[in-house]
Amino acid sequence: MEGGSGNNSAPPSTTFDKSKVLDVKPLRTLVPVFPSSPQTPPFVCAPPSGPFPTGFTPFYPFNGPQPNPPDLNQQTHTPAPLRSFRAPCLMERCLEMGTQMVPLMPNKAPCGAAKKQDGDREVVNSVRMRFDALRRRLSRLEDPKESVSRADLKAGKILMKKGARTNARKRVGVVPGVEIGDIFFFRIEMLLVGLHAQSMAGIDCMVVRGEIEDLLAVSIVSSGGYDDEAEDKDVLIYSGHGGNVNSNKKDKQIADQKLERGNLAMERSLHRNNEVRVIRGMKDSISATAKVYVYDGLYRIQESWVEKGKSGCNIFKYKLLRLPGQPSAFAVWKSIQQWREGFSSRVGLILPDLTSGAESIPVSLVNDVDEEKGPAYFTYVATVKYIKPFKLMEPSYGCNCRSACAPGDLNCSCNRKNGGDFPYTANGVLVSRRPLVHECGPTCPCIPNCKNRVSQTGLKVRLEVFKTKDRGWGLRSWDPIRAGTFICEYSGEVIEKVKTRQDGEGEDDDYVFDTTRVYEPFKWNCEPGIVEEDNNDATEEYNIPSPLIISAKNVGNVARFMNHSCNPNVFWQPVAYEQNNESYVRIAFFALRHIPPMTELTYDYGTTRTDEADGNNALHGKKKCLCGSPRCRGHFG
DNA sequence: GCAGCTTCATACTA
DNA sequence: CTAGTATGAAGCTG
Repeated sequence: MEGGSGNNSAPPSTTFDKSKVLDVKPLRTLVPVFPSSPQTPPFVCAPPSGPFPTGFTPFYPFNGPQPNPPDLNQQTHTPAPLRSFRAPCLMERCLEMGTQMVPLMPNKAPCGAAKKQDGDREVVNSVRMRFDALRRRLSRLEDPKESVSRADLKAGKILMKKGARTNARKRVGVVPGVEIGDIFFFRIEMLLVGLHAQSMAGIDCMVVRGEIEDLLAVSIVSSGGYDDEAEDKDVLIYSGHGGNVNSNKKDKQIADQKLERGNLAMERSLHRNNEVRVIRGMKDSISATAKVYVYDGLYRIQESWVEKGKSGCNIFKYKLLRLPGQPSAFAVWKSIQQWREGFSSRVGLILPDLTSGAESIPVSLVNDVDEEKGPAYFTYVATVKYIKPFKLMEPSYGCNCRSACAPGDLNCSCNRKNGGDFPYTANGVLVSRRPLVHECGPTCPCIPNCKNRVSQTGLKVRLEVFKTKDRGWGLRSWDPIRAGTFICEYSGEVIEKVKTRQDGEGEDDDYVFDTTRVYEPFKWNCEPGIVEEDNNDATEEYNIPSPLIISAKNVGNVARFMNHSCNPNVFWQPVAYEQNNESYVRIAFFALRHIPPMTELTYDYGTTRTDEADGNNALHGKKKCLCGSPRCRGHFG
C-alpha cells in the first residue's frame, strides 16, 4: 500500500513541497515550531476508522503533542514562539476590541472591566432564550404573505444590532457559560454566545498580535458538507475549506484548496498546539433538512496532510483528538444511536416500554445506579381522566374548518379563541406562553394532523424513566429537544382536594399537579415591541376557569416521574379543547430551553398555599429541594 | 470605510 | 426523499 496508513510513524522522507501545489500566500511569520520536549512519549491514539484513501500525502513532517500548551487567553507565562508582549490585563483588553488595536487609557478600568462582556451560564442561557423566543415569534405561522423566511437570521440580526450577545471577544478554549454538551439548532445561536463566530464558515480563527503576528483556529463546525470522518467519538478528521467543494454554484470550478484563512489558521494551530473547540453537526429528525449542533468540547490538532479529493483536487485534512477528562457529549449521541439500532444493549434496562403500548412510542425504564427494579405500581394512561362530569366552562363549540386550520384565518373559531394568534409554529413548537392555549378538539372537523393539535397527538420525543442518584425516579429524553417542544401532558385523575396526612387517610399523595399552588413567574416570550405588530404575549400568567388538581398516584403517565427543580428546563401550560361541546382543560409540558439528550427533565412544582393562619408560613414547601441550582429556594411542594 | 466575496446555511420546490 | 436552488448575514479582504 502506498502513501501511509493509520499508524503514527514518521511520514515518508520525500519532503512535500507545498509551494508547488498550493498557492501559499506570503505570511510574515510562517515559522515552523518544533515540539520542545523530546522525552514526550509517542502519541498513542485510536486509529481513524479506516485507512487513508490513496493519494494520502503527509503534509508536515512533525506531529505530536507539546507538553505545556500555552494559555493563549491568559498570558501568564511565555511560550516559546509567542513573546509575552503585554501585561495580561492589557492583552485581554486588546483582544476585547477584536482584531483592532485600540490605544488604552492607562490607570483606568481595572481588569474586571474586560470581563464585563464575558458571559456566564445565566447570561448565555438568557441570550439563547431571547434568540429563540424572537425566532419563534418571527416564524409563527401567519398569513403566508407575511411569513418570514429565515427567521433565524432575522432574529440574529436584530439581537446583534441590539448588542444582545455575549463573549463577543474571540478566545481560545473554554467559552464562559457554554457547557460541553450544549446543543444549538442554528449557526447564529453559536455566534451570539461566542462559541463559533461565523455565520456560515466552518473554521473560526483569531489573529494574535504581538511582535510577530499569528493566526489561530479557535473553533470548527463539522457538519457533513465536506468529506469528514466523524465516526469515532474522540477523533475527527476535518477537511479544510475552499476549493468550492461544497459550492452550490454550478458554474464554479472545483479547485485545489489554498493554505489561507481558516486552513492556514488550522495549520498554525497544529504547531502552536492550542485547543480548538469542536462542534459536531448532525441531522435533526424534526425535518429532512434540519440540523442540530452539539458542542463537544476541546480538541487538539494532531496532524495535517493533503489528499486528493474525489474531484482530483487537493484537500487539506486535519486530524483532531479530543482532550481527555471532559464530560462526554457526542459520545452520548453515539450511544443513543446504538441503543436505537439495537446494536448494543442498554446497561440497566428493566423494561423496553413501561407504557405497555399505551403510547405510540416506547418509554424505557432504566436503572444503572442501584438494585431497585422499578417504581411502585400504577396504571399507565396516556391522557387525563375526568372522573365525574366536571364542567369547566360554558358550552362551547369547535371550528368548522374542512382541512387544516390555517393560521390567520379568522373564520376559524379556534383561531379566534386564540386571539387570532396561532399558538404553534409550522414545526409544532409553542410560540409563546399564554393564559390558555385553545387547540382544535375531537369535535372539530379539521384533519387529525391540523397544526393546532399538538398536545393531543401523543409523545413525540423518545423518553426514558431512570433512577436518579438521590431523587428517586426521573425522566429524560434520548432525543434533543428544542425550546417550545411539547413533551407530554400531566395525566391522572382529576380530584377536588389534595389528600394530606392531616386528613387521617394514610400518606401524602406525592403525585399531584395542582394549579392552586404558587408558581414563580418567569419570562419566556419574546419581549413586546421587538416585532412590529400587536401581540398579547406580554401576559404569561396562566388563566383557567377553575382550579385543576390532578392525582397521578394510581393512574398516570410519564409526567408523574418528572422531578422538581428551582431552575427547570420544562414548564407547564394549560391547554383547552372541545369534547362533547364542553371545553376541558389539560396541563401540557413544553421545553423551556433546548435540552440535550439524557438531561433530566424538570419543572417547577410551585409551593402549596396553606390555609393556616400562620402568616409567616403561608408559603413554604414541605420537601427539601435537591435540585442543586444556584438559585435553589431550598424547599418545594 | 465600504463593496465584494466567500462561507461545512436554511427553507423551499420539484 | 433527494437534489436543486433562492436567499441570506457576517466577517474578512483589498
